[in-house]
Amino acid sequence: MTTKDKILKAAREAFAEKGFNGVSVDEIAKRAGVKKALIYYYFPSKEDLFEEVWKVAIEELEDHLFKQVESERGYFNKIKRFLRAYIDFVTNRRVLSEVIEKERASVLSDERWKDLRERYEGFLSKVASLIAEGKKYNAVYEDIDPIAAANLISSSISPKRESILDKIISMIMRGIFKGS
Amino acid sequence: MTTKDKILKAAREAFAEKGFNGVSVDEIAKRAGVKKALIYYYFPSKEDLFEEVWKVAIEELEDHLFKQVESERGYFNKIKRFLRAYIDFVTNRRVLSEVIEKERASVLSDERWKDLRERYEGFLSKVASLIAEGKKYNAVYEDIDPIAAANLISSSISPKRESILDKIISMIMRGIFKGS
DNA sequence: GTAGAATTTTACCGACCGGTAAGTAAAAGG
DNA sequence: CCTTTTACTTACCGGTCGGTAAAATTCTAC
Repeated sequence: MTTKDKILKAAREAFAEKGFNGVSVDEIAKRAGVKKALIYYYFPSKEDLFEEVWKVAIEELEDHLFKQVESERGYFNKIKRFLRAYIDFVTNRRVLSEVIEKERASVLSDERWKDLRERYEGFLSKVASLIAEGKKYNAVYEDIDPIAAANLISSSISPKRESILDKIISMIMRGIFKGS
Repeated sequence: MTTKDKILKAAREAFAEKGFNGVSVDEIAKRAGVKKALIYYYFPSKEDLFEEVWKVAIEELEDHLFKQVESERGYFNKIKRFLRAYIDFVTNRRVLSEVIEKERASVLSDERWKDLRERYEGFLSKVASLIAEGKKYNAVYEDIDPIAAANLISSSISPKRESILDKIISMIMRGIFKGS
């Protein structure tokens, strides 16, 4: 693992645990086993470091969800695969999920994270497209707003015990998709 | 308004905007128009100040939701009133809602906020009881786990545009309650 | 092997952090 | 009044914050 990757890994873990403002650059350095100044050799600022962490998190989430959906045939199978992959992500990629969960509210409201908010909203609109697709197949209730549905999904699927996530998914399914 | 209340109000607003770690005691003091040391006259520490803010937030949310439910007759009316009141709270008591949204993840995971986590879980279990009640009246799907439903509701109803909240509510209703 | 580039460390900066001690001002009670 | 209590201010503390300059080390290529 390169030094840069060691720093990114330590930063992910620290931000996941304590949030952006709860962690100091020096703590990240210590977790990574490097000196603080070295972090500034690879990243111009703490904010830039966080931005990179966030971008990777959203990218990996997006890839994880949609790569699996592509290979599936039939809209219902796609949806089931999608939601199953979402649970899989928040349980098996816990660190990244916790970063997203802990900083989502700030990213969405603080003007300082404009870029990151746009990335997150880009992800949301891709989820919304998947829901909208279901209307063609008459699989989604007519009165569903795809963007609202995307919001519901992404705000309610967050790191928790897997047993409870399953139950949440089935409620969401019944709320959005016909014949669930 | 007493000095203590001015401090609490400023703290609420600051924590709502920037989160616990994003705000300094001095900033709260300036927002309240008092000197920093005066905050330590009323509150032993920044943590205690935040705890008071959180406790008030949860109390007011709980009161707002359940006071209205009591006066309603018929389970379905109760539920509708409950969810309507929830939307009302996050739109009209925005500051408190934002405090909850921004710090929920930390409160639930950081051992430092053990007391606050218990309060939040107490609130959740009251919501769960309301859902569980619906099973008696055959208004809730048999396979619903009340605690999971409470989690779904409280994590998806957060400060956003009201138009989208309405749509989220109707998806949640259909996911939990028969004949919605 | 040595020049030069890339990487890492040391040592430091001013600003700000949460918190406190000691004092002043205002209010309350007799 | 004068004393005691309550409310508030001033001035400060040691520590940590994000960030930087410059030196030291390691790597690369001739």
